Amino acid sequence: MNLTVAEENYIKAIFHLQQAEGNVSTNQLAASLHTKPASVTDMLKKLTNKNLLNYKPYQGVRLSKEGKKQALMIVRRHRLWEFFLVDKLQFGWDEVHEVAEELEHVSSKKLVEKLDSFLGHPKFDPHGDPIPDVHGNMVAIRQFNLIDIQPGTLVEVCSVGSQSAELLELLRHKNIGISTEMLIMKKFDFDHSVEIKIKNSQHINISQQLAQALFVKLV
Amino acid sequence: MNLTVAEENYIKAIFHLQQAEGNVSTNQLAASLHTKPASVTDMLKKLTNKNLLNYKPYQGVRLSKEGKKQALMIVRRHRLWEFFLVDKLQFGWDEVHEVAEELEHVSSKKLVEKLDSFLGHPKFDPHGDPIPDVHGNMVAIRQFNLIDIQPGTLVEVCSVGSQSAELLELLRHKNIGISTEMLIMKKFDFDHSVEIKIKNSQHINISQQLAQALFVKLV
DNA sequence: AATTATTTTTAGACAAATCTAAATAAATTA
DNA sequence: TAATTTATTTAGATTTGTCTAAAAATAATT
Ligand SMILES: [Mn+2]
Ligand SMILES: [Mn+2]
Ligand SMILES: [Mn+2]
Ligand SMILES: [Mn+2]
Repeated sequence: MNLTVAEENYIKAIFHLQQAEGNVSTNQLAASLHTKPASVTDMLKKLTNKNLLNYKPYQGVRLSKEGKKQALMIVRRHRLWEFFLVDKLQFGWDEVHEVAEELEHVSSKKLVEKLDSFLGHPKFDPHGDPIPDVHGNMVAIRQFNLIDIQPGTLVEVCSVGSQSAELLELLRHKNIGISTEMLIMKKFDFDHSVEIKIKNSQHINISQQLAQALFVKLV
Repeated sequence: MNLTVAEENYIKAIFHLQQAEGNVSTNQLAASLHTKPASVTDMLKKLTNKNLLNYKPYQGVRLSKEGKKQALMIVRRHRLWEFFLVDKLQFGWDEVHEVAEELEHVSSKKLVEKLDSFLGHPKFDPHGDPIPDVHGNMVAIRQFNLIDIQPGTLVEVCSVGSQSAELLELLRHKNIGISTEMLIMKKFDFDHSVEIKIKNSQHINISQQLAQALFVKLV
């Protein structure tokens, strides 16, 4: 089961997109891979023939058992290399992604396992994301309550503390959703409100109640 | 000037084949790259258009100035990764070539320079071959074929003539490696074999074929 | 329910890198 | 020199991964 670089990039993208919600749509994939929907359809057929995913035309797609196994190994390589770049080569945590995007496709089993040993079997990559082990197992994601984050930290929303319509209304109004990236600017002692800066947007203020309802991971 | 993996492999192969002198032939290249002469001709035209080499139909090929520069950077990456694999990941020197063959194509400038620093700017790879520096310069050592050394001379192995698993297996069996010191004892005219004495070890006999695959420097 | 808009798939084309088979040039031998 | 062998190039196909434009299916509106 040898995969090309393109196939691996598709598998990994599907893996990440299907994490939260059900089937992954063609358009979602096209956007995520910076390609066109027609190209995605072609590749989905090819990966289906390789039994890496379950695909029904117009119904979107999910990884098969084998596909998920492959995805976990790609993610493992990606995150191990990110750890290496930051921990050994003194890269900044914000400069490693593109390089790891290439290194992840060097798939020598021996290389990956020896690298893992050399690094001391790290459990998290520089962004706080868990690194799957040889068997594809990873520890639950490192998630923090936004209220506990220190100013200057860049975070990404990964879940909310309730599903209440009131909370979701407020989040929509403030343009905050799952995977929104934000920089924590300042915390005010008076009312425990938090000033944040959403990526490509303005500074806004978040109440104590709202901050307590948001769970984030380090980016 | 962004090169594909295939283009880089061609450039590197031409670089190594033209070392001796003279133009590199289409057939030589096809053999070296395990491809067909027709494919080589196609690629030579393409690389000529990119001004990486000077090619006249039927006359063979040489790298241009720019081509040589590119080649030296590919060789630099290859050898730095080989050093990394042996020195940091505990690979055997006979297991690194294939992996380095892939890693050499990850061409982030920043990655290569930081890796070089991390490794302590090594001057030689695990096979005794010199590693070009950032500017493409590499130390020149006066290197002789063991078959040409006169009896009574003390030498040190500094590189091997091929990376084949068969050669490396034989060397391991005879306990010969890079930087092994040996005294040349006697040369036999009958089969051109050579008797040597490895430092702190016994006298052993080396076949003509093996002697021709070993490069040494005077100690 | 009918119309409109969106999403997805199909059809056809293209560039990269390879191959086989045939044609041509160069080198060798007679 | 002429014939033969070897090396190289051309011609035409194939695979992979991509694209645009058009058709078909699904979803959203009126
Ligand atoms: Mn990638
Ligand atoms: Mn990461
Ligand atoms: Mn290579
Ligand atoms: Mn080497």
